[in-house]
Amino acid sequence: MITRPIRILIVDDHAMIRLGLIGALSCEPDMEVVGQARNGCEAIELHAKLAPDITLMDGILPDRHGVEITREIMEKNSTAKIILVSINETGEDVRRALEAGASGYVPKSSEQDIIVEAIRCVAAGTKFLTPILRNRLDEQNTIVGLSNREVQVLRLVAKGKANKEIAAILALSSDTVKTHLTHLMRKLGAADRAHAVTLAIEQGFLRM
Amino acid sequence: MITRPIRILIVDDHAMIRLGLIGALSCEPDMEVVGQARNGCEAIELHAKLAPDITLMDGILPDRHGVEITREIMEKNSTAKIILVSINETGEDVRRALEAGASGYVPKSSEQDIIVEAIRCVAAGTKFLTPILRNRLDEQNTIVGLSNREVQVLRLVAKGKANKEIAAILALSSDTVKTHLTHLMRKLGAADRAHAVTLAIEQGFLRM
DNA sequence: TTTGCCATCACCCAAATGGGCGATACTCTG
DNA sequence: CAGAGTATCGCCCATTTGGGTGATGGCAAA
Repeated sequence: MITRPIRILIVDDHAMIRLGLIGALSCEPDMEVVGQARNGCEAIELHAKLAPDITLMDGILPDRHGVEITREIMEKNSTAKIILVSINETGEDVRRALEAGASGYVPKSSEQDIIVEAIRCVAAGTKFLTPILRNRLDEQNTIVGLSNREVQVLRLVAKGKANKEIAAILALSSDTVKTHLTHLMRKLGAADRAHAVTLAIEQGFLRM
Repeated sequence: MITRPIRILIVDDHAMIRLGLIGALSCEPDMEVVGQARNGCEAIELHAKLAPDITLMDGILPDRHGVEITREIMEKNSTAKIILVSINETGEDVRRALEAGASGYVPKSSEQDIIVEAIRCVAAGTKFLTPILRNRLDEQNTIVGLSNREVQVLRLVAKGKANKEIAAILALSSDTVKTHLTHLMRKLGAADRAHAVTLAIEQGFLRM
């Protein structure tokens, strides 16, 4: 039985990672790397031109986030199959990726056989997450859950804005800002706004 | 004229990076990868056993930081030549690496020819930094300069400690803590303690 | 030696912060 | 429909924060 190889597009700005992925896949006779992109623009362009079966997408690209690129590609081509390969491994990151339409998520720390497994899974039509990420995602949905407004406020706090300034920027009363802050600090288990920033960065809420 | 190949040890916990580096070096006939380590322990052990000419060391390893491993290897063998290959690219990171005895520092985002160039340079006995890192290092020493005490205070601020608590922990008067905070915020250009945390994390003062 | 930086502490004071309690209104889900 | 979560605002109040100024002693470089 002859099967066509799985055609793969690699998106990553790090030359070393691209080489590593190519190396990892070169052992698999049924997989073929058909293209490489080093930023979001190239990724969108090449995806349209090559129509790969699978796209391996880095989480952080020079121009935009991998998740945004994923969303944009999925909007244009809802049958695309994209696997995020990212350094970030928090439940929040995974949630965002899946919400944007990714079919899989593997940490960059994975061994090559995990990548290969993920590609086979996704090519076959199944979503793929490593067990650890699956757990993080579950915790994510129950334990941590900042509302949009709370994240907005937190971002401004991280930039050193005072409550009054935040109120002005978001067109709110500063009492409301205080309420949001009280809530988000409680949710994060933070002692004060500085601690909230630390925890939020650790947990991946604040992308720079 | 026959020259012996440059014997290289690769230290990185990411399988993909190891593969990428091997791929990058496989094109160079005068370089030979003689070993791979995936954590600090293995690195120290393998370095002693193999005595490589060059060690490519990841900045972040599962057990300890690459910089610490570098320091430990250099203490045992002051002729070792270690090149840090790290995601972190701030002047502060580079400063720490060189201070620990590293002979070079290249960002993980480098193209393969940069790595190869770095290896040749260092093997020939010259220190190697990419021009951008060289600049960052220079700025580092002039512009940003938190004192030890200030960094200590900042670390505790990031953990959500109030001035009074910090004073207790460091055995100081809380007025002194306030003074340190005033100074470090001025140096960082921060509006308040939360902003200081953001800036410090961005600039690599706060390693987790 | 003078100058600068660090570390330490003190006092004053206005402004910001954080907690608690309560209230309204909207949306979504069971 | 009831309940939960979100978003909005208000008030009270103790505590914290941040800025300013000033002072001492140590240490290192110019």
